Amino acid sequence: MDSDTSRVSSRPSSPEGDDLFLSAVKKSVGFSGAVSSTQSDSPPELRGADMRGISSAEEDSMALKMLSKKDRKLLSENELQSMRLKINSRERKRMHDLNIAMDGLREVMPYAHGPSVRKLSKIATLLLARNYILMLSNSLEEMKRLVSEIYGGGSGAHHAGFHPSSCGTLTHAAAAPLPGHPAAVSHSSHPVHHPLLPPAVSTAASLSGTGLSAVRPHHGLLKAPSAGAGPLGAGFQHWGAGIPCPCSMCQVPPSHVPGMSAVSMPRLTSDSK
DNA sequence: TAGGCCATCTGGTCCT
DNA sequence: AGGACCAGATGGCCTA
Repeated sequence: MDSDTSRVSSRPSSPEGDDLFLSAVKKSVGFSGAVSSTQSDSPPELRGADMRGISSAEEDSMALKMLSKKDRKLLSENELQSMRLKINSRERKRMHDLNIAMDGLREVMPYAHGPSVRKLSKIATLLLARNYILMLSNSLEEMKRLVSEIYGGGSGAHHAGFHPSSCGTLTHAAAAPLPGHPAAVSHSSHPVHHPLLPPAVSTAASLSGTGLSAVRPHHGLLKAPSAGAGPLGAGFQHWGAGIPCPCSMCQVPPSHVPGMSAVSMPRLTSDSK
């Protein structure tokens, strides 16, 4: 479920109940643990301000400001508290659902899974998913193009060696690489590369300039990088054994699709705290 | 120990 | 009015 809990065992995977209970206990008993000690006895609305180093006198005035006269009349402290708990609970649930969706996304990513492999971070998951989609789109386009070349126009040449499911016969084994295909440029040796990050993106040069270098799986995304075959682990050695290579992965994204850059993902560059 | 990643709380905004 | 969504702040855990 919440895979984060596998890494951080102290965090309950479903804190709905426990955390609510703990929160209530903290408030009623006066919890003075890791959380700011004043949080326990301050109205929920004050905690944010308190955490930012505002005095108790200012807290009071701020609390009065924050609540309209109507609110102050209608809502008792307990009601405000329970409302806060309710809102917090909803927010937790929302974030948990988001994490579940993120885990679902990780599951379908062609990335090395397993206990010895560190889980992809959220940002890495999103970036890889994006490039995975681009790669699949490219594959589809290439497949369409090849099919049209073979069965459509041209000299009607019979392509006896065409096996749609086989990448090798499709392009790699071709005597002359298709124009524009990476094989025509530098694909002969088939270097281990990131199947999800287009070459233009996966290069250190293009990433480091955008502040995305930390996203590259090279950067310690694996618990045991040396254990895998290549910098990306076993799952990334050219799609692993037995998995045909969809050649389009070697291609750069279509020109109309903006590459990973500070422009396409502006917030990523400012992610660092 | 610093930095990365994350969960949680919180207040604000928008939508139904 | 209530809920969803978002972003900032904070603190905990983990790793290099």
